[in-house]
Amino acid sequence: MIKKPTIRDIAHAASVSVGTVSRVLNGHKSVSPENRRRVEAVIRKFGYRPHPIAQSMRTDSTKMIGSLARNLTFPMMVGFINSAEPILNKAGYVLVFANGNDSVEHELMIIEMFLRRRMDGLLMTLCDEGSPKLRKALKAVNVPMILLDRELDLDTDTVWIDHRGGSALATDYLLELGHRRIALLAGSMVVRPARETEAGFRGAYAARGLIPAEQLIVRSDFMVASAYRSTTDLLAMESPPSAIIIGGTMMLPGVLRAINEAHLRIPEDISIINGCDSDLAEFATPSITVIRKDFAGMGTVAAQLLLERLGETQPKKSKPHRIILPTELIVRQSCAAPPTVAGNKTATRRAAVRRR
Amino acid sequence: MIKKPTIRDIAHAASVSVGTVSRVLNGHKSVSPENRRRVEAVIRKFGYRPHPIAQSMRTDSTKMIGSLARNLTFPMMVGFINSAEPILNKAGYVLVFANGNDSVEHELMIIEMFLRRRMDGLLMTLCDEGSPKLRKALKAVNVPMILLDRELDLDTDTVWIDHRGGSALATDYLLELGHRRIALLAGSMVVRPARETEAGFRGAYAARGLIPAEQLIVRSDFMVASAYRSTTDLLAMESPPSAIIIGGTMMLPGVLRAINEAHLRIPEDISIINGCDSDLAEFATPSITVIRKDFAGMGTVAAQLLLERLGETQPKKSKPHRIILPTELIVRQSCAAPPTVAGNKTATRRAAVRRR
DNA sequence: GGTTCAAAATGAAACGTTTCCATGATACTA
DNA sequence: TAGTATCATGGAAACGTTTCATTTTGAACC
Repeated sequence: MIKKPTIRDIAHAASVSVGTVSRVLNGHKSVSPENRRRVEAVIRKFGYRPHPIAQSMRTDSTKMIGSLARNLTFPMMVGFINSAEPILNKAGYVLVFANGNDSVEHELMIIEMFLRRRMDGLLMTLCDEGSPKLRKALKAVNVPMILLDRELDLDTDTVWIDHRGGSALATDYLLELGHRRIALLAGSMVVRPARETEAGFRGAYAARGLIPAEQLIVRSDFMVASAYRSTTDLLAMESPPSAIIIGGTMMLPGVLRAINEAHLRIPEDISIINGCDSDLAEFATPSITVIRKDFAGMGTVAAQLLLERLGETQPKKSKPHRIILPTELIVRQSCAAPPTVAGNKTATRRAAVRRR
Repeated sequence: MIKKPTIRDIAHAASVSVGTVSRVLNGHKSVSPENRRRVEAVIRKFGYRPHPIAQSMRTDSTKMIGSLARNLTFPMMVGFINSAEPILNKAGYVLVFANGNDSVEHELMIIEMFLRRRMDGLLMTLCDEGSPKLRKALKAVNVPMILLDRELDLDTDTVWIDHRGGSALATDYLLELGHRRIALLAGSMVVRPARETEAGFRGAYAARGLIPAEQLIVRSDFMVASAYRSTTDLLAMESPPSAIIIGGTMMLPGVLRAINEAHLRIPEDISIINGCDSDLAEFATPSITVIRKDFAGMGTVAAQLLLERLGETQPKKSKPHRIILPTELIVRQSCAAPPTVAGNKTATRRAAVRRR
C-alpha cells in the first residue's frame, strides 16, 4: 500500500503553499483563479483526500454522530436508523452506533465514550428518564443532541410519538365495540411512551364517563417474556379482560402465546390491539389491529433537526424544537364485540365455527 | 464547559515530562514506581482522559470498526450487530455503521469512506459478489476485514452460514413427506447464500435419484415484493408446486399474502418452509417450519475473529479463517403430505374442515 | 514614478498525543 | 577502578491539517 499523499505533496506539486491548498479545499475566498485551477488539477491527479483525523485534530469536529439506543432488537430502532443514517451520510456525517442494553450504567459509559470521542452530535434514547445520573450526564453534553421519545426537563430538541393519541384511539375503538374490561400492557413507567399510553387509555375512558379497572393495567417492562406472564395472569383472573391493548412494540408474540395456551380465540373470546405494526401483526390469523407508529419518520425528522443544529453558526441556542409525530389506528381482524355475558362461552364458540 | 486537561497539564502537575505520563498511560515498562504512582494520582484527580483524536493522529489507529450491510431491514443484521457490538465495545472499539442500500455504487462510496476515516477493521456484507469494482475495492483494503456470508476469492477471514445444509434438510423433509413439485424462491444468485441454497436443494433431490423441476426454481431478489409476485406466478401455473421453500430471510409475508389470495390452506393445499426464523413464522397460524440460522452467532464469531486479527502484532498474515455456522430445521405446522393427485381439491378441502 | 491599498500568498504555530534519541544514574562485571 | 549494560527520564520531532500574522504582489491613483 503506497503512502497516501498529504496536503504538503499537493502544495509542492502545484508550487503553492500548504495554506493555499487548504483554502482551496475549504472554499475560502482569497485565492486566485489561476492557482485554484492548478491546485484542483493536482488534487484530482493525485487522488488526494484530506485526512479526516488531522482535520478533526485541528478543528475539533469529527463529523460523527453518536446514536444510543436501549436495544437494537426493538423494531423501532431499525426503522429509525434505516431512515436517519442515509440522511446523515449525505451530509458527510457518519453514524456511530451503540446499544445501551437497558442498563443505566452501560448508558452512562456510552455517553462518556461519545463525548470523549468528540461526537459532533447525539441521537439518544434512554432506558430510564428518572435516573439522576443519566440526567446529569445528558446535561453535561455540550454538542447538539436530539432526544427520541423521551421526556427530560432539558432544553434539547425532542421528537415524540403521539402515544397518547394512538392509545386513546385504540381504547375508544374497543369501548365503542362494547368492551368494558380492557387490559392495558403499559410497559415501564420510567419512560414517556408508557406513561402517555396509559394517559390515552384513561382519557378515552373518561371521555365516555367511564372508569377503567385498575387491576387490568399492568406496568412491567417491554419484554416479550413479561408480556407472556402478564397475559397469562390476566386471563386467569376471576373476571378476565375481554380485550387487551399492548403498549410495547415487541410484546405481541408473548401475548399470542398466552392466548393460544388458554385456548381462547381472537377475536371471538378476546380482542387485541398491538402497539405497533409488524409483519406478524399483518399476517397473523386473524390479522392484528395495530396502532401504527412512524419510527422511520422519527429517524428522518431527528436527522434533519440535528443537521439544522449542526449547521447553526451561532451557538446561541434558538428555542428547542419539539416535534410530535401522529399515530394511526389500523383496523384489522383482531377485535370484535365482547362475548355476551349470558351463555358466554358456548354462544361465541358457535359463532366462531360458523365464521369459517 | 471547562477546557479538558491535556497530557501536558498532567505532566506539569506531577512534575514529570509528558513522555513519562505517556509511558504510564500506555503501560510501558521503564518508569519508576514512585513516578507511576504520582502520575496516576494526578490523572485520577484531574479526571484526565487521553484525547482519542490526538492518539489516532499519532498512532494511525482509530479504534473504530466499520460495518457495511446491504440493508439493516434484514432481521439478520439486527441479530448480528446486536451480538457483535458489545464484544467490540468491551475491547475498546466502536462500531460505525453504514447501510449499503443494495447498491454497488453506494457500497463503493462507503468502503472508500471507511478507509479514508481509517477504520481499524471492517465487517462486510456486499450486495453483489460479482462486481469487479467491489472486488477491486475490497482487495485494496489494508486493514483486517471479516467477510460475512459472502464468497470472494480474497484471502480474508470469512464467516459463512451453512445455507446448503439447511436447504438440503428442508428439501429432504418435503421429499420425505411425498412432495415432488417443490418450488424454491432462491433469491439473487449474485450472493453466496442464494447459490448455496439452490445447491442444497438440488443435492437433496439428487440424493434420492430425483430431479427438481427447473421451472419451479425462481431466482430474483430477496425482497418481499418479489416474493409475492413469484408466489402468485407459481400458484397460477398449470401444475403448481405442492410446497415452497423460501430462500430469503424477509420474504415470508409476501408468500403468505399470495397464498391467502389464492385461497389455499397451509399445509393442506400447500406446504411452506421459511429460510429463517422470526416472530411471524413462530406465531402465524399455522406456525411455519423454518430453517433456523444463527445470525447472532455470526456476530459473535465475526467480532472475535476481528479482534484476534487486530491483536496480531505480526502483520504477516496467518492463513485466513473460514468458519461455517450450522443451520437447523425447526419443524412446525406448515408442512404436510401433498394433496393426493386424484380428486385433489375436494379431498383435501374436506380434510381441512375436519381438522378444525 | 512613487505611494497607497486590497487581494493573494507564504510560513509558522498549534491541536494532543507517541516515540525516538540522548543523557544521566545506577548496578553489574572483569 | 574502569568499563559496560540496564534502567529511568527529559526533550523534541512528528502525525496532517487549519488559521493567523505577516509579507508579497499588482493595480490604481495623483
